[in-house]
Amino acid sequence: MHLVPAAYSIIMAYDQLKLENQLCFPVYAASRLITREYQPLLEKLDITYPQYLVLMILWEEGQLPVNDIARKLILNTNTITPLLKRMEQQGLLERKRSKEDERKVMVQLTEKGEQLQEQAARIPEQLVSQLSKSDLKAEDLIRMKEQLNALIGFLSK
Amino acid sequence: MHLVPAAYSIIMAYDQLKLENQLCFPVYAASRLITREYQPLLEKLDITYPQYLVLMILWEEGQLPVNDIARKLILNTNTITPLLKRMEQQGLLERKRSKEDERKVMVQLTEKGEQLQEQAARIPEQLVSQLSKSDLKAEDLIRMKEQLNALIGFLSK
DNA sequence: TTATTTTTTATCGTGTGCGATATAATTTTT
DNA sequence: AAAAATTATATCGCACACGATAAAAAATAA
Repeated sequence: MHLVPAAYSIIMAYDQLKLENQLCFPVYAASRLITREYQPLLEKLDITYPQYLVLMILWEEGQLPVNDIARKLILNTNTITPLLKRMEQQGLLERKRSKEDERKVMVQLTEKGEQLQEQAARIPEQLVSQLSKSDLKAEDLIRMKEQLNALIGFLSK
Repeated sequence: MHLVPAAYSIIMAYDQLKLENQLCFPVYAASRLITREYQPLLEKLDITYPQYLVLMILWEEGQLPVNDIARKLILNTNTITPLLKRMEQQGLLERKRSKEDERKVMVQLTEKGEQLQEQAARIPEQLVSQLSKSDLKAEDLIRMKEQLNALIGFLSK
């Protein structure tokens, strides 16, 4: 005898097709809303959110091939390539083929790209201070971050 | 006397510019990975993830104006309009101007759109069964959903 | 050494996502 | 009722995001 009869199971299946019952939609919506929250801050630096992510990596790591940047952001290279080209146009970075391995294109910040770090330094805390106005507690957000990272670890292999 | 001297505060500010210290990147990355996880299941129905979200709303609510769909998905109408047009091209739904208020465009599923619900009914549980292979516990995911919804509530006004 | 496979990047096409703007219909104000 | 403001949708342009594919270089196998 089943604990979950077939008919009940089908009802449950249809019930899960309601938007409110899904985990995935909140992640999707939150992602867009967070990007939107960053935008006025990033606009002052004339960059977008994905470009800001690239900059964060380069500020931390220095010179890096395209592939490594894509892997760190869990993005495909066909997303990164035009993004990096736009950033090169803006004079934020340079792309050069590696001498050691000619398949690799090394990406390196220009002086202008380096200097943006100073202006960007206050962005994270501005976002944190925004969030502190909500009911969400810091420890909840930290736990959420860890769980999301666990989820990412599971889904990205 | 400050508990957090200025110099220390600046160091903290730069430290937060590391990718690993951010909450926002995990949300952004998880969103894309979840969409990627849906894709092979949705491909069989020949729809994308945002289109699936529209269908879920219409399955639940029936006829609805464009604006209400956009609001439920927290998307702008200029994103929804071409999306709905593509779905109309595929014969999943119909768009008709309302007689009562000619500004409104009512969206309604076709027979084909309605029938997709049956095929889609098993999608959520397939994703849940995928996730159950991870270390993440169901109660953690439920708490995460609630916290994300709280975050969305805060950011979407 | 030659052939095969893998790695790395780039190109192309489709589908979002959104700011800025336009247009028509409705509601509110005067 | 006429003017002004608001609402609902659409159009346009730009920037991702990714699957499919191509091309060149490097690593590996035969």
